[in-house]
Amino acid sequence: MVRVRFAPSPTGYLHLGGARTALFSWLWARSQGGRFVLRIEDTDRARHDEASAEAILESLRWLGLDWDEGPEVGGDFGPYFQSERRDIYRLFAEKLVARGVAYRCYATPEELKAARDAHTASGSKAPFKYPGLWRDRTDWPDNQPYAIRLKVDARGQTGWNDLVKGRIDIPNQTQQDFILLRSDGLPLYNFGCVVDDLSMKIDVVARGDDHVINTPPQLLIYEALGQEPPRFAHLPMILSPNGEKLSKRHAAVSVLEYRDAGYLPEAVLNYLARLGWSHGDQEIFSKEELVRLFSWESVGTSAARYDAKKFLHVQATHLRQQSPERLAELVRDALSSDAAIDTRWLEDGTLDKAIATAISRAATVPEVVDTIRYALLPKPVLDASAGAKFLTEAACALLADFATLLEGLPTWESSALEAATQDWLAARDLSMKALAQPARVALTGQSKNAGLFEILDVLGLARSRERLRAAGSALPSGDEGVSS
RNA sequence: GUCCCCAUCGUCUAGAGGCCCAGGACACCGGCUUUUCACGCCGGGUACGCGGGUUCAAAUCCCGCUGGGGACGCCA
Repeated sequence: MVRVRFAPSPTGYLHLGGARTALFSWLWARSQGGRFVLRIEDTDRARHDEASAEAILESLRWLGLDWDEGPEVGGDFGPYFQSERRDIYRLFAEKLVARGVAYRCYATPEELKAARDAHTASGSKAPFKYPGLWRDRTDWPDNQPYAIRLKVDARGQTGWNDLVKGRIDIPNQTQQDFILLRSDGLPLYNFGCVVDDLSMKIDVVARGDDHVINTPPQLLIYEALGQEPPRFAHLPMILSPNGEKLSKRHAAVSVLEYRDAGYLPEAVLNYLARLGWSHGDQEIFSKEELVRLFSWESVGTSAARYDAKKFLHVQATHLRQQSPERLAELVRDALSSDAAIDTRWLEDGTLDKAIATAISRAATVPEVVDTIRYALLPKPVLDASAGAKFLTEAACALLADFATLLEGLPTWESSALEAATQDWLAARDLSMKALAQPARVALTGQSKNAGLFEILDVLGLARSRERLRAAGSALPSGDEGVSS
């Protein structure tokens, strides 16, 4: 059974790049009927905190990337926090020392810094490498802290067949006797990673491109341990719109920000999947399709740039594909903290009708709320400039007459209502335009919204009449808080 | 500086030697629809970085160059 892991370090929120790595890993596990393992890499205590770990779990939960083993759910290969696995790392490291492929290094960070500085001062162009101070020594001092380093043979090269990039070989000359275990007993990234992947029986490791350089040292560790390495999949980076490393300056990078902005998790998944992965000309995918169609072969090799407009388009498309029930649920949730609305309109069908009219002009849930809110308030919030432009004295008089027409109609059925209105307009030699805009503003407070007859249908006769007549008397208003 | 990765429209990409004087999507520009704004529909422009090979044939294979990105920690 395939075992794939996602191993974030809790240094902050889960960003887009991490989310995509998690997604691809999850997709592979699910498509293979395998296990998706979540491990928290929190060995660098200085930079880590609980809140970050929780934010990452929350992000994954929201995205629907459920894990079979890891924090909260446990599993047979725990613990799933590196900070709780110190004994395991120590054990592996000492085993390597005993076997003679790794050694204790008593050099202090200060000594090493001095050596590094000297190297820099010498003007040498070669990168600094640990000079092998303790490589062959066994005169270990008592009670001194020591790090454990791997003995690396500088000859030859180390390589692997990457699942997305193909064959990669890196000369061992570029390696050095790197540290496995720090003097404080905590493992360095490469070592902790290998020990955990090994003891958690992971067989596919997917991670960002920036880890390509970590792979040779890890391979060397597997070799020293006498173990088979897993397969690696290095995903190209997600860059900012101008090609730099994606950061907060360029976009919302935390997935939770998209949740809060009213994006749908499936839309985030879809957009992320299409950044670097493709399936012919198809752009829109459900989560199930992604699982069915995903493969490493169709993951691209070059970096992709983040494009907010395309993301929004994908989001809008997914929003429009939601069932009326789900949509209503999402809108209700968004409305739950809105004290101004009259909850009676939530239950009598008004909400559902209103949502149906809003869906073509909204890309996110908050945008749906913006366009239908008029129908849930006792009276509309008037947009000042729309009011000034359309609610002229003449227009208000017309609206009052229109209200009278509506009151006299035998039916509230939209097509009949429209026919009657057309006749009424024709008799006065007026265009639809002359009525629609003032009416829209009177009814919704906004100059941009659904079609007039849709709005009338949403509001019903009583509320429509009231608003049309109020336009003449109470306006221009502003006491509700004028939005522009 | 050293090592590694990458290279098709503005952006995401399709393309695994002839189907490609390069297809789709977003964006952009026109138009239609029209009661505003959208949605929708129709149409348009724009790309294989450069130079060498290999081949009857190259966006596709090879080499070089250029350009971009990444990594060079007792960080992850």
